[in-house]
Amino acid sequence: MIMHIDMNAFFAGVEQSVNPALRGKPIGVIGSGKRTVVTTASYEARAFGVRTGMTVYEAHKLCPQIILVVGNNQRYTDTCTKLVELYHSYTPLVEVYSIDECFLDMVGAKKNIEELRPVALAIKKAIVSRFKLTCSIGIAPNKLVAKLASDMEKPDGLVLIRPADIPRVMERLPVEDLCGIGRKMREHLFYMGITTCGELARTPVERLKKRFGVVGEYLHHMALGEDTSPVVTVDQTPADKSVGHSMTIDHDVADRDEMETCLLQLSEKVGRRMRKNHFTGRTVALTVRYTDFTSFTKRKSIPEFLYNGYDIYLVAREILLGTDLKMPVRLLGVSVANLAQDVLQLPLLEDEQKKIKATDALDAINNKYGEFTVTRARLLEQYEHAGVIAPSWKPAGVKRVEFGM
DNA sequence: TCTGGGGTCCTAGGACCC
DNA sequence: TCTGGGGTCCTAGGACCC
Repeated sequence: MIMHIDMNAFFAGVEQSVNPALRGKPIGVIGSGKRTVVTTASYEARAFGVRTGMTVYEAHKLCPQIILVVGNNQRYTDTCTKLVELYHSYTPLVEVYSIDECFLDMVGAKKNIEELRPVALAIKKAIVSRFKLTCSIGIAPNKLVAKLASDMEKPDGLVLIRPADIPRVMERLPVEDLCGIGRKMREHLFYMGITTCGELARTPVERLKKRFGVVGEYLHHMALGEDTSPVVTVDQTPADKSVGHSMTIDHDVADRDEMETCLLQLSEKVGRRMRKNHFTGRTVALTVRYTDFTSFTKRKSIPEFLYNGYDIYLVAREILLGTDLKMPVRLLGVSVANLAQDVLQLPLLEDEQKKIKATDALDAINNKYGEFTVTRARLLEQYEHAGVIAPSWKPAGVKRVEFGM
């Protein structure tokens, strides 16, 4: 009794709903940087072949009249939060799978899965009237099949798959339509002569296990449309495992000094977000993407718990200093893992306590007057860049904060 | 006018400890 | 003479998701 709700062209839909002049027009939501891509194309733009991931140049070539709108993540997270509230009036069991997708466990709501159809129609109607947005809803006995069902009719779809329908639906379904099978897995399966779920289901499990290990077993069940994974509500969601930011720079960078400034800025953003969620972390990872798009990540763990942007930066810089770069870089990323929550409540050295107080004071100012209102002199020149980085997509209040250790 | 940003999970090898 | 077994932690890299 699972419902999967997938918002149609979510970011574009929100922009069209906020700005009536964009309704019915081909629009593309993009980032604010120079090297940006289309994040979401409205259905009007998709009719011209515009797709997610295309460059602005490509989108323009396919659709000269396309209106490009710089995305506003706050709007999308706010809308997501309100949508989740709406879903909660139907069931307490809501999983926020991504900013535009939710799973609803409707068990107990109705006796027969057929009875969920009018419920889904009511939800769709409520979303249209409150948000001027459409969605596709899939109803099925489990999450895997519900997600497949929501994908079958777009936009504004409603597909119900009964238990008895599953074998028929799976038989001819391409394997890559399953959530969890990407390009590489599809290629592997192709060379084994497997392209549909029907073929995958008939492949001996032993052969799959030999080839893919633990995943093999999983593949077999997926191919049969079997899935026992539960809907995970917000308070059951495990705490985050890493916090990071990355940035594609407007130009290719060979200058180490410029790279370091960029790392400092990314590190400050990471520290800010960690402190907001009461995280500290012990492992810093540096990601570098070269101009030829090859990339690598290097990590370094330290004994101390990091929460301060500058301290994170020092570790990231140390990694960079120990790295031979083969060519100029286009992207840099900093992330912190090995997270713990509320370690800072432990008794600390006096210097550490002073640092926490200073950091708290800076946070208070930046909370009140905006990010980077007070910052390091080195970052003043970079201020423009600060707005380029998208905030976390997670809707407000979704993240669970654990107190105590 | 070349190609975003934020994550999770898994594997595999090496260091180190008992 | 010829080198065990179990465990944790760390790092690198890849596949996948939105």
